[in-house]
Amino acid sequence: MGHSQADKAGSRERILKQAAQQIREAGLESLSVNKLMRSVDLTHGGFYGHFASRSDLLAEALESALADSQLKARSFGPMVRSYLSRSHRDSPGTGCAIASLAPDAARADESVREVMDRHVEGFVTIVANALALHEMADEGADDEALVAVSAMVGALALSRVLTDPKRSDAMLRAVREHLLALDPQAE
Amino acid sequence: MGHSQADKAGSRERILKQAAQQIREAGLESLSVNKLMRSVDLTHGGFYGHFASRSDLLAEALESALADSQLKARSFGPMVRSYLSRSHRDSPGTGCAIASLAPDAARADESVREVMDRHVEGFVTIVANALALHEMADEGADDEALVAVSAMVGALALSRVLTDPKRSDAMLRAVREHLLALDPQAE
DNA sequence: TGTACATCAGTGAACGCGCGTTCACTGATGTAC
DNA sequence: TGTACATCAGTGAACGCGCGTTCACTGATGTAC
Repeated sequence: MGHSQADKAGSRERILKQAAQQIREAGLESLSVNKLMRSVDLTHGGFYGHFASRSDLLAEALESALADSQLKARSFGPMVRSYLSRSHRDSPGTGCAIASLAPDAARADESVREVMDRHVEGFVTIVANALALHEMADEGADDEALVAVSAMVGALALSRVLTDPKRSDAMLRAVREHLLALDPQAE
Repeated sequence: MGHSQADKAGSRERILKQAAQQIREAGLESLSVNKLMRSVDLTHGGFYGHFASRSDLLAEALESALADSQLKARSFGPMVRSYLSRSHRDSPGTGCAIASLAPDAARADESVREVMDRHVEGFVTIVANALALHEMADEGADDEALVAVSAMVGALALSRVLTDPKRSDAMLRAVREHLLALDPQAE
């Protein structure tokens, strides 16, 4: 097996990406160092060559999850449509970590919470910019962004709870339409 | 100590209420049977005289948490104001279990998810009724209720993540004002 | 009302298990000559 | 280019711990006479 220094960076990356997916699918608490290492074909002992502790890994994995689920800067309409889509709802492991992990982060330790805090603010800024591109004063754009982000995160999380596919779809559709109506320039 | 049959019902109730609070504060995964029993001044072995398993307790505790955080049927304005208040944000242990546990429930087993599903629908119905009291057709009321519930749940969860008190307050205020504007009859 | 006895709520030791973490080790990598 | 050696990525046994669950038990409750 690989023991080169180049391999090491690769291993770290694979561990981190797997962790980023697993926490979004199963929650922060459910992540097990043993299972995680097994899932990237390594033994558990090697973990501590890459991370100082499980707790450190969690903060880094959350950062990674939030970074790669960050929506590309886009205009408001496409952003809302893609966020509140069935495909996003059905793939939490690669989707927005705010929607899957906000409550987990709120009750986690300081370092994890700081990461989530920063990315929530980042998301609000992106949405505010998309809205400010046309029409609004900055102040109004921030308030509207807070509303849009709340509704998007809430709707996605709740759509994953609803068992009846029709109701789950209705949740996404109702919020999508409501938010699109906020932005007069939405196509 | 009490060994009467009357005491038993009381013990069960105390265990359940404690569990309902603990899961809202620390998440479903974090609940430990040992710690829970210790927190109600009983020994861990006695747990199985009241519940078949930890998993069974979780479903019952979630039901209990959702039931006692159920907002009284009220008109829309006061409901929104109390839901999106600082005091609600600052006491998750006695607050809405949807906001603290929706993602946890989405990845939990069938029985837990069913409980959450049912109460989300219940919440939507209550809000739809509050909105339908004045003005709207039922269809429109349901869609507006889906929007209001998403935004309330999302805003409460996110306000608990934001570290800066001003930003956390701004989150609550922006969504509160947006939702109150939806209902022309709000005082 | 008082005694004898069955019930059963709650106790606490014991179980097997998986956890996070440590550490002496192996053997491929990659450098020095 | 070929050999000798240091490095260090990854291995896997071992640690102490808390978990969910079981079970033989204790002793207060409450019933029968």
